[in-house]
Amino acid sequence: MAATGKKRNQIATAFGAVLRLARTKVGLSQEALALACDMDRTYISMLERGERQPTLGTVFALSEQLGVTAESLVAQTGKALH
Amino acid sequence: MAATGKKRNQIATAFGAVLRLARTKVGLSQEALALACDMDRTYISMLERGERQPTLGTVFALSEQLGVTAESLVAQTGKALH
DNA sequence: TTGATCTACCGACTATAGTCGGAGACCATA
DNA sequence: TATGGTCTCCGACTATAGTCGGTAGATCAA
Repeated sequence: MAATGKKRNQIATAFGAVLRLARTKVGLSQEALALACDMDRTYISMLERGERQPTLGTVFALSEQLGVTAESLVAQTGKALH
Repeated sequence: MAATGKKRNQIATAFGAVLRLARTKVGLSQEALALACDMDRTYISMLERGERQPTLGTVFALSEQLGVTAESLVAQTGKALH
């Protein structure tokens, strides 16, 4: 297995928290963000609850609509890890 | 569809170039990097050729073995985009 | 109450990330 | 000639990202 189970969940939940913070900060609902990113509303919910791990393209798409850079989302996620 | 085809390929090929540069800079073969990251050798090849898009966990795993931060890989990828 | 908004959760999907074994090409050094 | 190292490409898989339609709980306001 590539990214082993445990660490993977850590990353997913860390990113979920970062995403939720960034989204609420900019005042978008999950559904509004999903619409803006051309994603499904349930998927945003899954991401924020750490049940899915985004691909790189998803991170870029989200960051664009949230008015932040992709690397800032990743940096915040990385900080939350250790 | 979430990340639509065209932009997706751009991101994948941009990341591939960044990955290859970072890997050769640190003097690892694709196979050695794959082994260190617990991934498949063919998958590293696919990533570098832009045929696959990594998940966030994969970016973190790769960056760790390459001795760089995940956000630096993402930042370089983002720069190569526009 | 009723209605609107937001979110969590649910199957059951479809698309793609990621694995695995092998084949072939190129380039060194011997 | 080879033998080793590196990489590309190939099916054919398995695991998971991401979609879709619906239900339900909570909150707030009319």
